[in-house]
Amino acid sequence: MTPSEENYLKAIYHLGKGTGELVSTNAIAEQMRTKPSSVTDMMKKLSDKNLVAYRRYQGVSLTDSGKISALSILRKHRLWEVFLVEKLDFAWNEVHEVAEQLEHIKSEQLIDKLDQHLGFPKVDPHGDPIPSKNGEFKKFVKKLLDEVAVGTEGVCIGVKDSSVAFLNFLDKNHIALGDKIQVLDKEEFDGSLHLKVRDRRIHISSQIAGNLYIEIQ
Amino acid sequence: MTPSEENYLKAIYHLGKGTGELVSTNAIAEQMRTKPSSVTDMMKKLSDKNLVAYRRYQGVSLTDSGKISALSILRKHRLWEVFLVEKLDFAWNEVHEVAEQLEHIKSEQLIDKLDQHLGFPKVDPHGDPIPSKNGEFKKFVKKLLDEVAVGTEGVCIGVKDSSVAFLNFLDKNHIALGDKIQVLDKEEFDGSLHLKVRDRRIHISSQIAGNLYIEIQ
DNA sequence: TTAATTTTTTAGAACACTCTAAATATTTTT
DNA sequence: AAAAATATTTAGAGTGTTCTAAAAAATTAA
Repeated sequence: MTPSEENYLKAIYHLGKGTGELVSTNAIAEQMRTKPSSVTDMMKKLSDKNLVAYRRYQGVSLTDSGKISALSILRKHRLWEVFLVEKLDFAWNEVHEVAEQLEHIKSEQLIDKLDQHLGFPKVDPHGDPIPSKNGEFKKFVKKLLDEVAVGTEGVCIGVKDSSVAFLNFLDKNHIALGDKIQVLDKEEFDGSLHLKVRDRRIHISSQIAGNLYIEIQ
Repeated sequence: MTPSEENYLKAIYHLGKGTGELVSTNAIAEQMRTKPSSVTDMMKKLSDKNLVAYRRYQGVSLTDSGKISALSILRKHRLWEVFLVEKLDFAWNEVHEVAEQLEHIKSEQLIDKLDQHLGFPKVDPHGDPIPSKNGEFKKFVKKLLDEVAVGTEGVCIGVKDSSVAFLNFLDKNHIALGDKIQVLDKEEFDGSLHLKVRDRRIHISSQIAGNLYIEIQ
């Protein structure tokens, strides 16, 4: 499979939200910053290889084997992201571009050994789940803090737009990946939140709340 | 620069032994398992980019900027090899193919951070030197044990053909990368060698001696 | 030094991927 | 339901890399 084919599968997986719903040619073209006609060409190719179900003018969805391939690429991408952040000290917002390249390296042994080296992580630095070798992963509920009701408990699993300034803020307030967080109260006039982070109580603005993901349950 | 262009530069560097001597079209084709006509095409392209000096029917050599590029690729290849062996527990003989892919990843930051993560190694697992960021590296004398005179001292820096059986042998005899080795005596009738490895004396066959590299001085 | 052999290049085609422009199908509006 | 707008596909072309077959240059042998 070529890197280009892999990128198309990934795009279809994301646009179909992993549920296998039909994805339009234009949507794929936009996501991949390419032209609709190029998408059509590639869909024919992927259809010949039985990786997508394609009917002209109707859109495409991943076949079972297409979904397995997409999840395998996602697994590689996210494992490399963990590596870059945990072992090479990249910041959360710097890893995507490099991981886009690394995910196309072809070696099953490499990924298995990388997985082991990283201690079989379950989520990447953005809090997204890492599929297992056989394409399974926990479908947990991932929400931004400003989307949940008062009283909700969860674990900090990632950020949305990770600027350096924001990461510094988290550092200064001792909020880290894996911390248990509960929403204690919400100020109506500005949407700011009172949280319990592990044992401490802190107060964060709505902008901050709109950038922090927690996993519920 | 495309992966293909990078591979050609690497091949020319190796065939020219790093000294800039002229390399023939056929030699490149053989090394790269491609056809001479493909090589000619690529030489024109690389020549246009000022990476090689090319005169029809005469062969090619790397220009200064071609040499810088080649050394940069070599640096990446060898750093990745160190990573695979030291961090992911690959065997010496398993790393080449994967490193061939990894060396084409484009990110200066990645290589800098990898270098740091590995502790700025000077040689790869095969004992070959790793060029610095600016393309400099130690030109030490690297010889097989069966090529040196009795009395020669050196440091174990690698193996030639690294089979699992051979690596096991080294393990069992406590011979490792970086060990100081001296050739004490040579048996004429079978070419076997008496060595001092660190403090111990051991006796190895000529087959073993023909597979172990030491760095002299 | 001419002839034979080898090496290298050119010409032309194939494959993968992408694009533009034009044609066709679908959806929305009236 | 016809017209207009939008979405999608087809046709044809361009780029990068590779190949085969034939031509040209260089080298070796007679």
